[in-house]
Amino acid sequence: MLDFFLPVIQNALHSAGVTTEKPIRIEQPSDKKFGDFSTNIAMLVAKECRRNPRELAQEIIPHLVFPPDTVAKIEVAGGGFINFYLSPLFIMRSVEQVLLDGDHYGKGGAGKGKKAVVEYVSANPTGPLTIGRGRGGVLGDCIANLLEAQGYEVTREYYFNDAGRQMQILGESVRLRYLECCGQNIEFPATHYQGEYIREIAEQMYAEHLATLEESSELDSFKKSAENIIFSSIRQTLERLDIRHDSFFNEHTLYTPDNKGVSANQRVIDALSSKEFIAAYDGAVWFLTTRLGQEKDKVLIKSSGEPSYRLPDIAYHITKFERGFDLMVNVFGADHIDEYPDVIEALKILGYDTERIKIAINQFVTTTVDGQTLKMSTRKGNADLLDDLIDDVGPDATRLFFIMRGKDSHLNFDVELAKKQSKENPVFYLQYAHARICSLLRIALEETGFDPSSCTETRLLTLLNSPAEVQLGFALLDYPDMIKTSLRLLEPQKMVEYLHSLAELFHRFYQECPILKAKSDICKARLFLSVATRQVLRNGFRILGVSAPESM
RNA sequence: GUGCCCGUAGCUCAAUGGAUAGAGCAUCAGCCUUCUAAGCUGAGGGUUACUGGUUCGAGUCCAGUCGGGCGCACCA
Repeated sequence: MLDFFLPVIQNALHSAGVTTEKPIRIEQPSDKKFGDFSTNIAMLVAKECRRNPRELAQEIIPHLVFPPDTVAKIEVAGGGFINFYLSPLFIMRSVEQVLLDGDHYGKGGAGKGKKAVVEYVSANPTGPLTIGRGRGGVLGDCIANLLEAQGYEVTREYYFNDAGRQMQILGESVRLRYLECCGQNIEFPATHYQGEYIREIAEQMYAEHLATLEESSELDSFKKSAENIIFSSIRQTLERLDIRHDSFFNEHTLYTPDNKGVSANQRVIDALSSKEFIAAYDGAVWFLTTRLGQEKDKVLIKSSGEPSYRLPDIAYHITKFERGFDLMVNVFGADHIDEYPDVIEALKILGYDTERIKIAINQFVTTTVDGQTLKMSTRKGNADLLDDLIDDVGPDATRLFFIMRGKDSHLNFDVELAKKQSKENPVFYLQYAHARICSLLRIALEETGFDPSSCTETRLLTLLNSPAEVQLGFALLDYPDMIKTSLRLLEPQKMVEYLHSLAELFHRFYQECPILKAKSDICKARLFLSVATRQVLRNGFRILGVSAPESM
């Protein structure tokens, strides 16, 4: 719809003799009485033209030439807004496009021919997924869906490390629990993984091997078993939320030498070194970020000889460039906020186009149980496990609740609310609208034989002109722009809000306009409007990863 | 101490620099002989934490103050 207005306004400014560098902005006024669309361009340019903005707006209006029967009224309001009112006929005629495009309605071509990678979850296999990871997982998955809707070829990637110190500790933790199973009395260190799942893995190993591993001091079998079991549990949890990655990138591959005997990590050191951003002192190898105005240099290779996480991180991002991605989205939690600036700086120094990298950081999650707020990070035991939350409220509520707040807001997950099978629960409000339409169409088929797939009289939509009908139709036309906005902001929350308002408009239409009891043509027209609404709800639900129940 | 995020109705949250700051929940008042009342209509509720600044115009941008969260390792 925005594409519809922009050229007309550009032409009008040109033929009215107004020249400006300022971008033309078209917005939807919050209040319908200010029109369906509005532009503030007259106010923006008034100053540089030394003109009264209202007068200028009046002069521009005669130059605004729209196709016939599209814009019903144009007027100047407020301090110089130009407000546009679409004709109901135009709106309802446009709704036909929803029916024609079906599952593809709303998709755009902005990413056509482009490759994108979305990196999300990326938890190391040291334990089951927590609720906090869940938020990032759903956010990343929705962003990937949005990219696909814009035509990008999307790779969903999970970056992990199964070699570092944390995995070492994991292996030891399992071994100690295993020794307990063998009957030894162990003092379990506080630095090790305390979770009950460690004990379960140890018990499983004991069941397989009995005490045969008791004398051996090697950790590998403990590490490997733990990794396998934990990784498969992570993937199972993600699958419950319909999150599936295409690619699991093991950090360790960045350590292994290529056929010239040089690892990806080493290539980063060499490249940065040739730019004079590397120095060795205090037994370590440093990235000279003080040269960029930072307070301290950052360690790339520890005095132990092992790389710190920063080095493979840089090398990893280089692989994304080498793999030809046009767009790289990283999703992670607020605790990793300091992780990316150094990586970006290093990539810039090495000449990579860092504009292609987008970062989506989500704030933390707290849960409210029985009206009491619990902070996840301080919580021990099971309550912060993502699996338990899914058990409790189901996958649809889990997904929707994670994205119904802006990613920059701390999320307060009200478990009681998410469980409620009632109107207080926003999940049900949305899904109910869909189920209600399905039910309506079932009855329509039975009673009148109306079948949207075979009925071709979509032109009848133009018979509809009551406010409830036109507003619903207008909202349906908004959907493609909503996808673009959500993607630009990396904020699926916008989609949730949009779908909520769409559901609300449908309920109002349903309430005010009798459908099956209307005379034949009107009845068909209203059924088509309902079908179009169901289509947009479905398409939107698919992007959010929420199911579209046919009955409730 | 310092970097990032946040502070908006009783609660949870919206508001690409725009017009009278909006939803949901909760509260109150209405609407089912009629296609799902898991719905709809209406009412009340605000010094947008505070103080300055920028401009035609600030919840939004800038500076400072206060409050909350997350980081600030040769952990990832």
